[in-house]
Amino acid sequence: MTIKEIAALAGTSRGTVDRVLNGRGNVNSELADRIISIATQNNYQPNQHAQALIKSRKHMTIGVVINSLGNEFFDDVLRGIHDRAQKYLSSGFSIIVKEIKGYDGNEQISAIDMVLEHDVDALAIMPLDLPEVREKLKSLKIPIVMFNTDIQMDKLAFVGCDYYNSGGLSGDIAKLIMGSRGGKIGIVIGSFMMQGHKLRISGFTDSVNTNENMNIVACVENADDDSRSYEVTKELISEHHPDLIYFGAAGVKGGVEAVLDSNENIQIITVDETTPTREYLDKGVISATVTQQPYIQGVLTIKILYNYLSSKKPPRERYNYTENQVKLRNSK
Amino acid sequence: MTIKEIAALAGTSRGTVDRVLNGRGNVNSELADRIISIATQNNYQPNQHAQALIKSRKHMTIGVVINSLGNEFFDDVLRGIHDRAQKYLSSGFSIIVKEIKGYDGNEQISAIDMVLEHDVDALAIMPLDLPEVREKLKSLKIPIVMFNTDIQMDKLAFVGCDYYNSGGLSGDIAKLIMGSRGGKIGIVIGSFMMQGHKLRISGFTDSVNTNENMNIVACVENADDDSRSYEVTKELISEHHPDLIYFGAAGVKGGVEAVLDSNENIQIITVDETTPTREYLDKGVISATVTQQPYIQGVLTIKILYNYLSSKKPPRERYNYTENQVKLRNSK
DNA sequence: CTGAAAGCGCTTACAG
DNA sequence: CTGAAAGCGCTTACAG
Repeated sequence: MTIKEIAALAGTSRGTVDRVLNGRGNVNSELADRIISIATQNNYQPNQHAQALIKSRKHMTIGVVINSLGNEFFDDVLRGIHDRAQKYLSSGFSIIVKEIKGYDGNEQISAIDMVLEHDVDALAIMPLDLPEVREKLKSLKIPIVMFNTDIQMDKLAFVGCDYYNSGGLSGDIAKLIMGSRGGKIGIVIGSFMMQGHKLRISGFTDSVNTNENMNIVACVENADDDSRSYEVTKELISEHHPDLIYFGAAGVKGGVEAVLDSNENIQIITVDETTPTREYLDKGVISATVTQQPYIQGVLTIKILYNYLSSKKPPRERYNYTENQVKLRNSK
Repeated sequence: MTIKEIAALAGTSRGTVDRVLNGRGNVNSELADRIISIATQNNYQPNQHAQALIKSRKHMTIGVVINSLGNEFFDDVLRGIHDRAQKYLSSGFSIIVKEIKGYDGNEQISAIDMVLEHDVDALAIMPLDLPEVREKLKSLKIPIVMFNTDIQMDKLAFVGCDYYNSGGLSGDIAKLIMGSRGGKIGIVIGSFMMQGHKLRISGFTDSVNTNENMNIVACVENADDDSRSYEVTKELISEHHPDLIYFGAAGVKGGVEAVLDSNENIQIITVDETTPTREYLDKGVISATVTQQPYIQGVLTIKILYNYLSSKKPPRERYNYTENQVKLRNSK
C-alpha cells in the first residue's frame, strides 16, 4: 500500500493524501476522513526509506561534549559515537565532538559554547552535577541526551550504566569467590560525591549482605587517581587485611599495585576494561571485572538523537541502561 | 557527494558511474579508473536510503529451517530472526520459517524441501551432521547460512557459539569458585558425538587444568534429555561425590534436580538461560550460567543473508561467533 | 482547499 | 561500451 494507491482509491492526489496523513491541515474534512479510513483499513505503513531519502536533503549536526581526555574508558564510547555518525554520513548528518579533560564546570560550559557555535541541532553530553552546568543546559533550546552520567533535569534521554546493578553484580562475584566461608571486604571508590559511585556501593553492599559471613570492613575514596589510589589501598590493607577488594571506579592500576606490593593474598574485583585491567585479568591478578558496554553507550546516544531529529519521535525509553557484564580471563 | 556529482566531475553519465562503482562491468578502463579515483578521493558513500528504496521493488524470501520445537533455547533465536525480518519488511522482504522437533535427518530434509517450494532466495539452517543432509545442502543453488550448528561444508557464513571458548569461560568460573583449594569436578554433556559439546569439554578442561588441585573425575552424557540427565547425574554424584558439576548442554533441569535430591553440597555451572536456569540462578541453586547471545544469532543470520541478497556482498567474516557471557543472579 | 510537477539519490531496462 | 529516461515512495514548493 502506497500513497499513490490511497490517492487513487480516494479519488484525489498524492499531495492531498500526504497533507492528511501528516497533519499538515487545510483539507476538506470529508475527504480527509475518507483518506484516513482507507489508510487504516489497508494498514498503510509509510516506506521508511523513501521518507529517509527526503530527509537527507536537510543537513543536521549533533554536538558532543565528552570528558574523555586522559581516560581510556572513553575510547570505546567515542568509537561508538563515530561509527554511528559514519553510518548516517550519507544522510546529510555530521557530528562535532569537543573532548575535555577533568571535571571542571567552567571548562564544560565553555565546551558547550564551543559546539553551539557550530549551530548544532542537538547536544550529547556527560554533564557535571553542578548548578552552573545545569543552568547552562536548561537555557538551551535544543534536545539533549545525557550519556554515562545522569543529572536530575529534563532531557530527551539518558544512556548509560545502571550503577546499582553494576555494584550488585560485583557483589555476586564476591559471593562466588568467598562462598559460604565469607571474609573481609574492602571497597575503593572514586568519590562519595559521585551519584554513580554511591549507587555502586549500595548495590554491592545489598548484594553482599545476603551472606552474613561477608563483612565490608572499609570503604575509601581514591578520587579516580592512580597515585591516590595506591596510597589509600595500601592504608586499607595494612589497617584491615581484607580478603577481597572491590574497585568500583577508576584508579585500578594504582590500587592493584598496592595489593601486589603488600604480598597479601587478596582477591580483586574491578569495573570496566582498560589496558591494565585486561592485563591483570590475563595474568590472574584480578578475578573479574564488570563492564558497562561503553561502545553501545556511544552508538545509542547518537542513534537516539538522529532518530529524534529526523522524525521528531522521542526514544521509546527515556532511561536506556546498557548491560553490566561479568568479564573473566576467557571473555572476549 | 552523489553519483550525479561524480558523473559531472568525470564527464560521464550516472549510469556509467553506477556500473563502475557496483562492478557491473563493461566500462572503458580509463574512464573506470577516473571514476574510482574521484569516488575514493571524495570519500563517496552511497546513500543507503536511496538504495533501500530501490531494493523494495524486488521481493525476496529467505527460508529458515530450525529444530526449535520443544527447546526453549530457540525462542530467543526465533525472536531475533523475526525482529530482523520485520525491520526489512517494507523493503519487499519476507521469511518462511519451518520449525521441526528433534534431530532426524529425513525430517530435516523434508523441511528443507518444504521451504524450497516457496521459491526462497536463500536458506538459513542449523544442519545436522549427517551425510544425507550434507548431500541435500550441497545440491542447492542458493546461498546458505548455518546458525548455531556448523558442519564442514562450503557456506556463505556460520553464525553461532564459539564452543571451545564457552567451555573455557565456564572453567574460569569453576576456578573462581574453587579458588586455590580446588576440588572434584563432574561434567554432564549432551553427546560426545556433537562437535560443539566435545569442544566445550576441551575448553573447560584446558581452562581448569591450569590449577592442579582441580580434578575432573567424570564426564557423562545425558542426550540433552531431562530424565536421562537426572539418572546420569544421580549416578555421577553417588559414585564420585563431586564438589562442582558443569552442565555443558541441555537437560539442566533434570540434572539440577538430581543434585538437589542428593542433599550434597555441590556447586553448579550451566550453559544458556531458559526459564528453569533463570529460576535456579535467582534461588542461588546454580552459581552461574554461560550464555551465547541467542537473540543476536537470529538477527545476524538474517542480516547477513539480507545484505548478501541485496548487494551481492559476502559478509566480512565467514565465521561469526557470538559472545559467550557469564550470567550471575544480578545479570539482566 | 486541491492538484500537477519536480526532486531526493540511486538502479534498471532500453536504445544506440 | 555509453547515455537518456523512467521509476522506487515520499515531500515540497508552486499555481490555481
